[in-house]
Amino acid sequence: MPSEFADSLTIWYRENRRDLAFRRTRDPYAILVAEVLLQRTRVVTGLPYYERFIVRFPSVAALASAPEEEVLKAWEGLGFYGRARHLHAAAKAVVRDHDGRIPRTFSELRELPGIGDYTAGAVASIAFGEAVPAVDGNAARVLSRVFRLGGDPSRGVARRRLMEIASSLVPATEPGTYNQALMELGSTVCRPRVPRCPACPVRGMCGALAEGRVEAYPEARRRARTPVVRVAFALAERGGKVLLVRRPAGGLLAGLWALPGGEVGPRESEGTAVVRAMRDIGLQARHGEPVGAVRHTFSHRRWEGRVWRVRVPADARPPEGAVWAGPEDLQRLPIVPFHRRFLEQSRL
DNA sequence: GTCCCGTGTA
DNA sequence: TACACGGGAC
Repeated sequence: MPSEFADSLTIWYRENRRDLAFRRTRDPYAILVAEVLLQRTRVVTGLPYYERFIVRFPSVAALASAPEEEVLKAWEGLGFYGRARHLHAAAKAVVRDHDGRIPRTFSELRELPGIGDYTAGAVASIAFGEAVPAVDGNAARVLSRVFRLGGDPSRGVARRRLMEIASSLVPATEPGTYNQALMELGSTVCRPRVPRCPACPVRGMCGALAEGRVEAYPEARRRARTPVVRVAFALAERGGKVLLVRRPAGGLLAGLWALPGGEVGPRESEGTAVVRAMRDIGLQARHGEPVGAVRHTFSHRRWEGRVWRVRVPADARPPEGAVWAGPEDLQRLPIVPFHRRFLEQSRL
C-alpha cells in the first residue's frame, strides 16, 4: 500500500528529523550545493564544508565567476575533488544556458555535470516538488529491507528493480519531504549494522524484519582488495619556501597543489623517482635523505612511501605549474591534505 | 583492519 | 558493465 508507506515515513520525519543547516533553506542553489557536497560523504563530515561554501559562494553567479582554485580550496579535505570541478562547471552551465536559474526538472538537472540520478532526483523533489525518487545509499537500504530485494542494489537488474519500486512509492504531495524522510530513516534508524527496528515507523511493513534477517539486506557488494603502490615525494626548500606543483586536471587529487613526485616505477628506487619527478618539471636535483613517511589509503589503492629532501641549484626558477610557496601561499592554495599535514608537522 | 557512499568515463 | 575517484567511522 504505497500511500501508507509514504504517509508513515512523512509523519515520522516531521517528529524525528535532524535539524541540519541545508534543510533550513529553500534556495535551489543551496540545496544543489548540499546534495553534491554530500555525495559519498557523511552528513557530519560535509556539514562544515557546506556552511563555509555557501558563505564563500552565496549564489550560482558567485560560484560561476569564481576561479577554480578557490572552489577547490573550499573543497580541500573533502575528497572526490572531481565533484568540486563538476559543481563549478554546473554553475557556469546554469548561468550560460539557464539564465542563471537552477533548472526545475529532473531531466534538465540530469544534464548538468556532476548531477546523476540521485542528485537530480533530490534537487527536483526537494527544491521544486517534482514527484521523482531520490535513492541514495540510505534509501536503497530501507527499500531493500522492506521489500526483501535480493542482489546488489547498486547495479544491474537489482538496481532497476529497486528504482521501479522507489518510483512507484513517491507521493504526489510533498515528494521532497518523503524523499528526505526515507533517507533520514536509513541514516538514523535503518542503519547498516544494529538497526533500531523498534523505533521504525514502517516496521509493520518490513519483509526483512518479518523474516528476522534485517541485516542480510542489502546484499553486500564484493569489493576488490586495494593494491599497495609505492610513492615518493620531494621536499625542496629555499629561503623558507617549499616547492609545490599543481597536479594534473584528471585523475587522483586533480588540480590540488602537491609536493613533486608520485608513484614509483616497478624497478625504480624512491630516490630515482624523486629525481625523475623533479626533472619532469625542468629542475635538475639530487636527493638527500628521507624526512617523512607517506601512508594514505584511497578508495581504490593505498600509497606508501616517503618524502625525500632534495637539493636544487640556487638559481632554479619555478617552472610552469610550480611555485615556491611561502606561508601565505600555503594558506591560500588547495593542497593535498596529507602533504599539508606533513608540512605543518615539519613546521614549514 | 572493515564498511560506508554517487557520478563519469570508456 | 567495470573501474576511477577520498575520507572517516567503527
